[in-house]
Amino acid sequence: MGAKEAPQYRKLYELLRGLIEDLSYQYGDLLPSENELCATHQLTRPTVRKALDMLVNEGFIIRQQGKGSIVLGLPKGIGILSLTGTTSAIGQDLLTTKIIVKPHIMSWEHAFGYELSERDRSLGCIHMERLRLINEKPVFYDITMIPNLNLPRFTSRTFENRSLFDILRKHYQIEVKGGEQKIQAITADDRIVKHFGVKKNHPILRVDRKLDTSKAGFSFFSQIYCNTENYSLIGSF
Amino acid sequence: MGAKEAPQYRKLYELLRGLIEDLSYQYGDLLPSENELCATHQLTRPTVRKALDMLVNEGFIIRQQGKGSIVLGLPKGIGILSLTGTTSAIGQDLLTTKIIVKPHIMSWEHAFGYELSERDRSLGCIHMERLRLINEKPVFYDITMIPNLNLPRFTSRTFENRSLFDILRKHYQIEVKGGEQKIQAITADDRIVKHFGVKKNHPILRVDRKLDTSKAGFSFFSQIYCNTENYSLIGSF
DNA sequence: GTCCATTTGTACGTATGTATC
DNA sequence: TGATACATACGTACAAATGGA
Repeated sequence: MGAKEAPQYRKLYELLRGLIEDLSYQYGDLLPSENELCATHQLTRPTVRKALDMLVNEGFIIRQQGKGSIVLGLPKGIGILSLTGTTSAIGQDLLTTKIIVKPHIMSWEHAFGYELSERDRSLGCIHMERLRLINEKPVFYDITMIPNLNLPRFTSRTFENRSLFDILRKHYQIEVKGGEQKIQAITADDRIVKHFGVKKNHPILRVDRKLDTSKAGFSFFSQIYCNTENYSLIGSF
Repeated sequence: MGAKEAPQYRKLYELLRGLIEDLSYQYGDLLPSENELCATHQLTRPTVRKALDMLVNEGFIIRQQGKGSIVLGLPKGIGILSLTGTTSAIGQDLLTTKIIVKPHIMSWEHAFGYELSERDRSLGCIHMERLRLINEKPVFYDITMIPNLNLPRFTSRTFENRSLFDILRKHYQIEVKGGEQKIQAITADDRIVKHFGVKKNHPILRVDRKLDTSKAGFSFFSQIYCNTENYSLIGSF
C-alpha cells in the first residue's frame, strides 16, 4: 500500500508555510485574500480557510476582518530546542549532522525513563543516533527512539541536515503537539568524551524527552547530550 | 452598546471545556459524537466541528476517526519547571524555601542576557534570591528580578513556600503566558559551592529565563541554579 | 461623515471517503 | 458486513470590519 496523498488544505498549508519560512512573505506582509487563493488553487473557501486556520494556530499569521491575513514570520517553536551562541546567531548553513547509528529497527531497551505502552513495546522501535556539529565542532549528541508503527520507508530516509519534526510533518502528517522533558547536568562519560573531544569531567547537559504527537497514542523519545560550553540550549514555551 | 453575544461555536467550546475542567469528562472518556452534539444544541456539523477543533488545538481532547472525541483532561501547564526524583515523587511538604536576599528595590545590573526596555531600566528592579531545599538538602538557587512597576506591597510580601506565579496571579492578576529559557551545564562556582555544599567542579544546571505575562510589556527574569545529582528538572511543553 | 468594494467571520447545507468496532 | 463516527471537500448566504473614494 502506497502513501496516501495529502489533503488539499494541507498542501496549501505546506505551500504557504514554506513561503513564510523562506521569507518570501515577511513580517507585516499580507497573504493573498481567501478568494484569490481559491482562484489560484482551484479550491473553495472552507478549504482555503482550513489551511489559513492552521497557520494561525501555529503563530505564522494573524487575520483581521476587513483587512486580510497578516504574516508574523517564523514563530518561536515550542518543544524545539535550539542553540544560541554567546557571540553570534546560528545560521542554518553552519549546522551539520553526522549519522552515527543509521535508523534501524530493534527492540526497546528502555525509553529514557518514560513509560511505554504494551503495543509500542511489542512492535519494537526505530533507533538512530546523530551527532550535530556547529562549525565542524560537535555540540549535540542525539539518540532517538520511535515506535515502529506504520511509517513506510522511514528507515530508508535520510536525515542529514533535516529536522525530524519536518519529516514527520511533511511525509507522515504527524505533528509534535507537546511533550515532557527531564534535564540534568552531568559529567562527560566515555562515549561523550569520544564524540565531543572534551575532558572526562567536562559538564554536559542531558535532556530526556518524550514527544507527543497529533497521532493518537503515538509518542517518541529522545535523549540529547549537549556541550553548552560555547552555546546555550534555548527553548520557548 | 452592550457586549456582543459569543458565536455558537464558542459557546459550545466553553461549555465542553467547562465540563472537562470540572471533571465531568475525564481522561479516556468519549465526548458525545458530532451528530449528537448537533442534535442536542441545534447546530450543524461544521459549527460543532469548529468547537471541537478548538479543544484539540488546546490539548483538551484528541479525535479518532471511527471512534470519537477522546478526552485527555486538563492540559499540562507550560513553563512550570518542577523536579522529579529518581526514587520518589516530590511532596509539597518536603520542599522548603530559605530567603537569602529579601525582596528589595535596586537598579538593574543585567537581565541574564535578555534585553530590557527603556522603561524597565529607568524604573529599576525588585531583586531577591532564594534557596530551595528538599528534605533539608539544597537543590535550587533562584535569583529573580522583576521590573519595579506598580506592584504595591510586593517587597513586603513573604515568599516562603509560595510560588511566585501564584502570588502574581492572585494578588496582581498577572498570569505568566510564555517565555524563553537558556540552559547550560556549568561547574559549581564559589557561591554555589557555599550554598549547595558540593565540590568545586560538581556539574550544575543553570537556567536563565525570561517570563512573559498577560500584562502588556511586563516580563520578569530569573536565573536558577540546580543540583541535578538526585533530582531532574522537568518541564512540559 | 457616508458610501462602497474588499476581506474575513459565522453558519447553513450536502456529499463522499475512510477508520473503527 | 454493517453501523457509526470522524475527515475531506464541495457550495451558498449573510454579517461585520476595514479602508479608500
